[in-house]
Amino acid sequence: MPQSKVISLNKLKVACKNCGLAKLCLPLGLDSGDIDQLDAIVQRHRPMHRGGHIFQTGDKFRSIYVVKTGTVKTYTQCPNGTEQVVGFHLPGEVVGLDGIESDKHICSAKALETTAVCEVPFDHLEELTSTIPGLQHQLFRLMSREITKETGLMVLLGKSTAEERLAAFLLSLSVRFHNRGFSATEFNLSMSRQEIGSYLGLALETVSRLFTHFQEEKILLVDRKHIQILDLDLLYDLLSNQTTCLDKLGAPS
Amino acid sequence: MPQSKVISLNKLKVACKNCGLAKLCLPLGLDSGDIDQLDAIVQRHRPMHRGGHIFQTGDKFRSIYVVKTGTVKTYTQCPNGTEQVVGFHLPGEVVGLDGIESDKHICSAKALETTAVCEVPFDHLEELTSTIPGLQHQLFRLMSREITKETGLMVLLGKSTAEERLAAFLLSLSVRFHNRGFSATEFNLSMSRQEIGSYLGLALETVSRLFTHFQEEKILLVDRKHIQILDLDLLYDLLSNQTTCLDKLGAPS
DNA sequence: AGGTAAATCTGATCCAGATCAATACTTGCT
DNA sequence: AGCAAGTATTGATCTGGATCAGATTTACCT
Repeated sequence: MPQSKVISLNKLKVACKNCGLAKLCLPLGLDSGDIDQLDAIVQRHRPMHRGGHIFQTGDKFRSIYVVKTGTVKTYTQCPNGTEQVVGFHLPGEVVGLDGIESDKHICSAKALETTAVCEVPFDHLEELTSTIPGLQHQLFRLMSREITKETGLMVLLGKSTAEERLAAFLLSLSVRFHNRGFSATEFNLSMSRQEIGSYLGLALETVSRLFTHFQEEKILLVDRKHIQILDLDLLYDLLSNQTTCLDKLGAPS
Repeated sequence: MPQSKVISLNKLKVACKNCGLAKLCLPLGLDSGDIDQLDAIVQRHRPMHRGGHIFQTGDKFRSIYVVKTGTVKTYTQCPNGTEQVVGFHLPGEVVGLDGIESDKHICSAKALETTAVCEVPFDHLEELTSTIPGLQHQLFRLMSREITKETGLMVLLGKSTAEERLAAFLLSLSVRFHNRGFSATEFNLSMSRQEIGSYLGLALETVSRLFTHFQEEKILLVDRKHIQILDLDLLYDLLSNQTTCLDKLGAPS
């Protein structure tokens, strides 16, 4: 029974070398033969629905996951019940790298909309990286980017005002969408105000007010989850006395 | 002239296999022969004085550095002149991993006291990791820990009160000192109130007041930079309704 | 379609911690 | 030793954003 599913799924598979995200993902810089080897260990699953879990806190660490379509949020649960969002992950971005050290996942990863991921079993990946120097380097780069990204966010959370945080968040999304071939100025948010607030260390009411405020300032046009950036420069200006943390907020070059 | 220095320095060298930090550092899990190979690429420098830079923002990324003795702070400079501390690094901890992705350092690293570091040229390290699977894995683990650590700090900065932040900071230091064979309850801070505040997203006055407050509560005994934790349990209690982020704050197991 | 729960917006109030300010205390420099 | 500059403490005030509360809209379910 699972066998038949696998076969039908194979038709849905997009090989790494035909994947539009390859230049953002593990295959970056690899030659065709190496990509085939990587391709062979990647497990592609059927898309999961909104709310589905990729992994949960405490799960044994076996694989890392690359978002193929959709959006993933990573979060931790506080003892008092509230959740703390630690990241939003767009297509081409990797989740699960935090699990390597302790051999179990230290946060949960959940689909914010219909989402497909490529699962890369980590033990296989480690074997491959030993023989494919370019793959090893790319994995180091991805992990380094993760560190850089989080450092940028730390700086943002440590010092900045609510306005600066939301501006940085929107610009980060803008750049990341742009790098994926989407509009830099018009997109849909797949997360709630609550989740944005949690991620940015703000109350959801503050996020809501800021959207209204940005709209009054003619910086944005907000319709529910749909965002249109009317003036990118104004948004960048809001971050002008900020560390140049923008490029640290998740924009692959 | 530099040649003679190098020779005299050789006497000061501690080979990785004789280094007390080996179990926290890259050699963890390697056999004797592999450690020798690693040892051969490590560059050991004379200790640097307080204030000396290991690298600065924008420097080309060539090496990662392991703190051998002393303390290192990493920080970024904001356009308006203020600096933002992004980390404090004790012996056995690695700095510079953020530079891999963009091939240049995105923060600066400075000695907070007389400090010695082991420099590990990254291109050599990458070559070695290809042939020593255990070393590769350990490097992945170290990078993963870095990610975990920063995630924990993000959560702390996003949600917690000033009191919780300082408690988490002190406990993180306590655990890390303990893991290095020092007292878990009595140590010297090598950083200023200002720097602690910057790291925790607090004003230096707030940090100062909290030290006073903790002292009044009989949790701490503070004398300038010298800290004695009188009641570890009380300190842990302050974090009780916190994400279990403590183990994410830099405590190698 | 209609009903219920969830998400969002908006206003009013409050407070933790920033900022401003003044005074010690250290430490380094000549 | 003595001055200057950095560092820490403590107090007084102010404010950005949290929290509380309510109204409104939207999404989901059968």
